[in-house]
Amino acid sequence: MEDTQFQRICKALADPQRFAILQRIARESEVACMHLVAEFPIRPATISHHMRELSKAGLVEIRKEGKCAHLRVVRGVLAQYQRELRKRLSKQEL
Amino acid sequence: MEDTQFQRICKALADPQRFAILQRIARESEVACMHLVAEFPIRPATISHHMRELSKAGLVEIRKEGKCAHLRVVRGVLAQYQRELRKRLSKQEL
DNA sequence: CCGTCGATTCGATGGGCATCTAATCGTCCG
DNA sequence: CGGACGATTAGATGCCCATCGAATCGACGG
Repeated sequence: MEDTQFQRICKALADPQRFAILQRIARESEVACMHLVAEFPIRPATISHHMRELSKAGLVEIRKEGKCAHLRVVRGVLAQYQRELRKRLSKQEL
Repeated sequence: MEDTQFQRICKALADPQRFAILQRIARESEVACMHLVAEFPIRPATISHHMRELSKAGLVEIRKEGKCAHLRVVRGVLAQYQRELRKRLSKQEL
């Protein structure tokens, strides 16, 4: 895995509020952005910011449908991250 | 896993320099602190700071031997973190 | 008991980032 | 077309934290 993507994922997971949002998205196969805005005590602008970070990290995909945006967790990237973490912190790494 | 510890781990992994140090420690069963100071372009004060964060997160243990400190990765906590990550980001989480 | 050395602590500083408001964009509906 | 609504962007602000230098601590060797 690319070093920059790995770091983006680490940072994306590091903010509690952003992680909570990710966790919320992960509970269903898809979540509408407006639901997040309704459920979290955070302004739309900030939600949008977090979505961009999660998207840049590859952790979520954004599907636009008319006015609405729908978020979806990319489970493959999540699995890749965990593999990379194990790899980098294993004893036999060169 | 405690929520605070989970967040501490996430944050501890998020800083690239600190992760590099953790990765370095993970390569051997134990690393002397002065080795880290020698190998990384970072002042002792900053290394000490990172060690405190990694320690608070439970990711490393510090063994003092005379003047020297020896760092060791706590692999169990690492495994716990990965399990927790999977659990929190799985679809069937309540 | 003093000097040295590894490590820690303290206080200051600078940069990054989460958050906000306001403005803008894009889409839908009348 | 024009208003409404969801989303994004831009710019400002305040906080957290990585980093540093200097001071201190603790252990060891003369």
